[in-house]
Amino acid sequence: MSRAYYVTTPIYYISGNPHIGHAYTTIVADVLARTARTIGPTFFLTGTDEHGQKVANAAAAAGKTPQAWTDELVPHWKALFAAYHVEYDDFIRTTQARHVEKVQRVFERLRERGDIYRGKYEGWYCVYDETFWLESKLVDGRCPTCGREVQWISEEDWFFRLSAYRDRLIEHFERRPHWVQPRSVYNEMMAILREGLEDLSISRSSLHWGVPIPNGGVIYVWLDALLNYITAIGWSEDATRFHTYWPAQTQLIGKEIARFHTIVWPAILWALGEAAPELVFAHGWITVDGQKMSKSLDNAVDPFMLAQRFGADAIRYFLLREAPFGSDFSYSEEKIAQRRNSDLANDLGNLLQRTLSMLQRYRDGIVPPADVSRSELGRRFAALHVTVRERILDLRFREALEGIWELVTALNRAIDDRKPWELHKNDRTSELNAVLYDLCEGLRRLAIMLAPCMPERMREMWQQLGTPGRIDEDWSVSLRGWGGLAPLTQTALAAPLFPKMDAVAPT
RNA sequence: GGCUCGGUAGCUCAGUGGUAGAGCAGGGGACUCAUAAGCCCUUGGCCGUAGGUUCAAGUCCUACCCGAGCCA
Repeated sequence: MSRAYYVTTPIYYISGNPHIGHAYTTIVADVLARTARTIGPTFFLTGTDEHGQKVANAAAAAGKTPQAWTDELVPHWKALFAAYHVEYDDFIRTTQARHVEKVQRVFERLRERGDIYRGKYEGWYCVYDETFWLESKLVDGRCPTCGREVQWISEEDWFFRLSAYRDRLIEHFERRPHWVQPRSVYNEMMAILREGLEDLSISRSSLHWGVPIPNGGVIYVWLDALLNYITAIGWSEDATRFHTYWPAQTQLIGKEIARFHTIVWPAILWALGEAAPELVFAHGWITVDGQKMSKSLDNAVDPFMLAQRFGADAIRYFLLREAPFGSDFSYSEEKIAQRRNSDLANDLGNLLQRTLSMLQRYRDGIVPPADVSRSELGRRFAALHVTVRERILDLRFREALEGIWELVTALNRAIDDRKPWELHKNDRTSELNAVLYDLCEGLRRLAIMLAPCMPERMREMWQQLGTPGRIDEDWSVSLRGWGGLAPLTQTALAAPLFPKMDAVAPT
């Protein structure tokens, strides 16, 4: 079996409700996966991170066992992804047996190889961030990142010889300057490597909610969590399957977890004799009107409400079109409404509407035959999908959509230039057929190319166009040459794809 | 304290040492198939500030200001 495209999101730490940032990462992964599936075998993994003291504490506060607590929360996350039309291939939970037993196996392998050793850990620990801190890092005796109280921990733990991998990591970074993106994150990780690495405590002897270690204690939640990327695809169990997918093509993360994913993670993989992922991409944060979302500010937006109000596909489009991938992005409902109206309602939705309306009026809604070899639009746009696909898989979503919009604009312009209403009035049949065909073929291609981004709305568009076959089949078949749309296809004009919305007042 | 990234049109952002760009918003026009949509034309810039290198700097160098972040 040939190598497949493997894309992952972080597994989401179950504490509290999901917000739009979680949806963002997962939507991006979904777009990559849907695009990759038009080429070949693809695997898209997401899931939840369910161990750790924070979860144990939250469960205790609710008077429940941790397992019962997480069992209740997981459906919220699945519902969020469903609401945004995300189609993952697998959803892993770190409490599942398939994960737990392999994490234990990892621990055994590391011990056999001498990559871990027993040592004493003394220091401060932030339960909220599940992170160890040096005394010097604390701010007024509190966690420097979340400002919460830290606990003094003194216990016998297992340590991973992370420091032993420093030279190899530096070499890896130098040889593959694009493996961590964006550049700013790469630079910061390099700075950490140059300063030197300390060994990493990978167990917690005083905690019970986690993957158990034979002689007591549990695996540190971060090691446990990272391993999901390989436990889900059959590491140590099905070598053929595992090597079909690993190393992953693209691992999406938020920038706050870059150190674990680009320094600790490759070292662990090497210790296991496996390869580092091809690309780790750290995207920025979604902020609300420039402010980071947080509970204390009470500005966390309910992502379910957003999907309901603007449409999940419009939110997907908005995020991909407007957010610079890799930088923070300040979003507002005003911007969403504006983008939805101008691009989706005015440009695209109206294009479908006016085309099908003329086709209905002049040709009973039936796609006429035409000589596609003479199509100006065909010459210009028949190979657009090649560029689009390249840009998407290169995570340049904005550029991909801008490229697609050149076709949208060209089709709208073609109507104004060629004036079908005049052609009809003057009985210029072949010219009228030619322009109507061009428009329908152009729309068909738009539906296909935009389907990874807006799967639900494009399926609706596909139906209105009356095209048989699958919208998501191999692009090299469905988009080969201008003229894939069969003449005599019966179209069905229906309600507007993206009804125009009232403007949202600036906040 | 050290380091990284960013600062370009009202907004969101491209920009490879060689004439400052796109989309949206704003202004004007012609049209009627359409969701008052689309199409054409157009206003709008101390490229954060000050120096430097260069025939030539948004781009390279130095310092500083502002914003975000990483590390100690």
